[in-house]
Amino acid sequence: MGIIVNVDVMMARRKISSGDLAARIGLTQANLSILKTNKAKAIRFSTLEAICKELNCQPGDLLEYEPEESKGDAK
Amino acid sequence: MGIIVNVDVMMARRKISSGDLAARIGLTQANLSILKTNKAKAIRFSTLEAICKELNCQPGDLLEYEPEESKGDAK
DNA sequence: AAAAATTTATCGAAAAACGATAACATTGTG
DNA sequence: CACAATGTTATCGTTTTTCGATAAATTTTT
Repeated sequence: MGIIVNVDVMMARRKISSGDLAARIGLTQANLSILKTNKAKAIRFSTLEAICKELNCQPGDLLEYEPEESKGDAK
Repeated sequence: MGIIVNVDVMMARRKISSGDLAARIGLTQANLSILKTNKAKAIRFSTLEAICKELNCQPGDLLEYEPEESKGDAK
């Protein structure tokens, strides 16, 4: 639920490793990891732009909105 | 160039005013304005989520990556 | 002109990104 | 097993930025 970060998905598609991407966009692996694993609570546009540029994709490929599941959701 | 915020576009599509949207997502009009007019340099996922929820759309509808135009760009 | 809506601009506080660094877990290779 | 490569998690500190509150200025509508 909430905003889902799909950077890991796009990285898999592009066959690029965390270390590689981190180096290319000038982020530490540690901080990229936080992003990848949905731990970040915000993102700077400069970072979003760098990732889009490097992965050749759009913000919509990296971020997704998942509406809250209704309470009485069946299994 | 860079990351473009299209919140104003989606608001137009949904026929909702700044004051209305601001009130619904719990943001001040002033801060929503900063977002709308591309003045923000980052965004909290909580805010992005609230907008997506209220406008019933995806982050990709609100954020766009515009690659830098090549230097020798013709008029 | 008047009213309403929007944008712009400060100020301050709270939150968060991000760098640097280190510890730890995984996985693969000889 | 030892070793290296990769990725995750966690702290600490600095810098940045959001966002609220507020008010002024601007634009739009009636």
